[in-house]
Amino acid sequence: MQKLVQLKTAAIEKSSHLEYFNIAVSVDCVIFGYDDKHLKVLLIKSDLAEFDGLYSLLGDLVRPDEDMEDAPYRVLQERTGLRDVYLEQVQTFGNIGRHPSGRVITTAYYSLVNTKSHKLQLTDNELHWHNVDEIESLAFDHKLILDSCLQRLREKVLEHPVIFNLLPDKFSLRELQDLYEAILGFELDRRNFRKRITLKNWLVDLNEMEEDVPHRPGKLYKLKSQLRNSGKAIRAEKLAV
Amino acid sequence: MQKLVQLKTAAIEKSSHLEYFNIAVSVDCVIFGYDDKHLKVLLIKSDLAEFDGLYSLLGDLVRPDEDMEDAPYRVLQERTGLRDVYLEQVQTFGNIGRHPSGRVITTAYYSLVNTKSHKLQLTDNELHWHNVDEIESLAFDHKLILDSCLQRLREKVLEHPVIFNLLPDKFSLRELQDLYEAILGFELDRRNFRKRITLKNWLVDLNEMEEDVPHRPGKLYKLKSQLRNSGKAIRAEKLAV
DNA sequence: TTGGCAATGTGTGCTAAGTACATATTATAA
DNA sequence: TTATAATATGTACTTAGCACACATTGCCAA
Repeated sequence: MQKLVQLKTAAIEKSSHLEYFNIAVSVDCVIFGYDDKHLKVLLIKSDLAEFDGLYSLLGDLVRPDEDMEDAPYRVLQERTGLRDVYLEQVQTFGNIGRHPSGRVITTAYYSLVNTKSHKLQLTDNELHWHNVDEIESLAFDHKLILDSCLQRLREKVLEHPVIFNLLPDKFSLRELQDLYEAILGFELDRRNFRKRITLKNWLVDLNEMEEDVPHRPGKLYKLKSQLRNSGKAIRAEKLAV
Repeated sequence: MQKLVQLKTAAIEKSSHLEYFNIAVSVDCVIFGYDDKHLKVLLIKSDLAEFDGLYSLLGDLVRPDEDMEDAPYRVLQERTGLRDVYLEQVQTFGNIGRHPSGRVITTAYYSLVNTKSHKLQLTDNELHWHNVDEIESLAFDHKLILDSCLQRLREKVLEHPVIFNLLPDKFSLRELQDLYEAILGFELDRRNFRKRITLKNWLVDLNEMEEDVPHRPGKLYKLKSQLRNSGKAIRAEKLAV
């Protein structure tokens, strides 16, 4: 970055950014949800002719007056109405030809949201939840981005209590295990799963039982309050209207 | 990224990138080396008045005609002459005020190089190796970038055979342990260390002994050849002159 | 009302890895 | 020749992971 001083000065002197500011910067959000025992991702129909019929992730250009980390929060708020979300930066993609309209580098974030949240207002009817395990191709390099975010989520979820952002406040161990299986893509032994979760000491027994289930109800748990919001939208207040 | 089409078109129509292409894109390299039982990082003296006397990482703007992943390889080759290096993308930093001369987002990579390599030609005499554990502040947000890369390296090194990029081809277990300790920042038990390394099955016993050491010589090992270059500069050939 | 079913809930033993720790061996140097 | 400082190796304990079996509870249909 030593060269930037001269470069920037030169650019300004010419009153043109053409030479040194010709790469656009965007963020793309892999918004994960969970429903019906499937890991979901929120996608929008691409409006580019090149990608006719394909879906793409939600993203936007980073604004000149916002920190890059704020951009994905803004995208989420604009598209879903959600403010209090878990977000994690994963990787930046910057191949020359990755966007057909020009040079765009993009930073990928994944987000975990509760699809049942009453706040969730999908502002665009081209916006839909898709089963992650059924997605074969996406517009741009978004399949690659999705895969890298899913891989990161799989690594994260084993050691950190982030998965609870996908669940309602109260849940049974069976629901939690179903969610782990949906994310990891394989089945877990129920007894060993319960032992591992107990060992992590993440949960509080609510002394309540499931209701309206067609079988023996299970106990309900919640995440320990001091573990909530771990890594979560500290920046939410920045978006206050 | 749906909006980009319109935005880009508008920008082009106005024959000006001022509005939408006003963020510069750079890469910064945390180049790690190892010498004298210390983890080192290659720094250059900042030439900005704001950061008088401070050092900074090596970086450069991403060129319009190069993939972003190629930029850190180019920086390394230009500055050190090295081509065959281990590089890993870590994180992208994009706060508004992070660069005093203007809006620049930067993607951080760390690199592992053998400081003893005969190829290493430091092209600039303001370029020096610094002990990582003695660095208290750097120009820009580079201390933050250094810390995040060091943390990533510490996580990586426990499970993946990347550390050998910092060592000569032949090394003793003591040298390897010293290096682990320099990276991790704490001491390891020699017997347990040897057991863990043996268990990983990364090494080949060369049936050679250390020479010119002022004590009983240890056996020499090398990394198994099929583990060499793991994650390493596949792109090296792209830089061929 | 009763018995089968399907799910919840718990325990045990094996294996592998991690950790704390002790002693023998070898080359150097005084 | 002997002291020293490093290499080299082994053992017991603890912990986590994994395979696996049985008892309990509530629903529902006969």
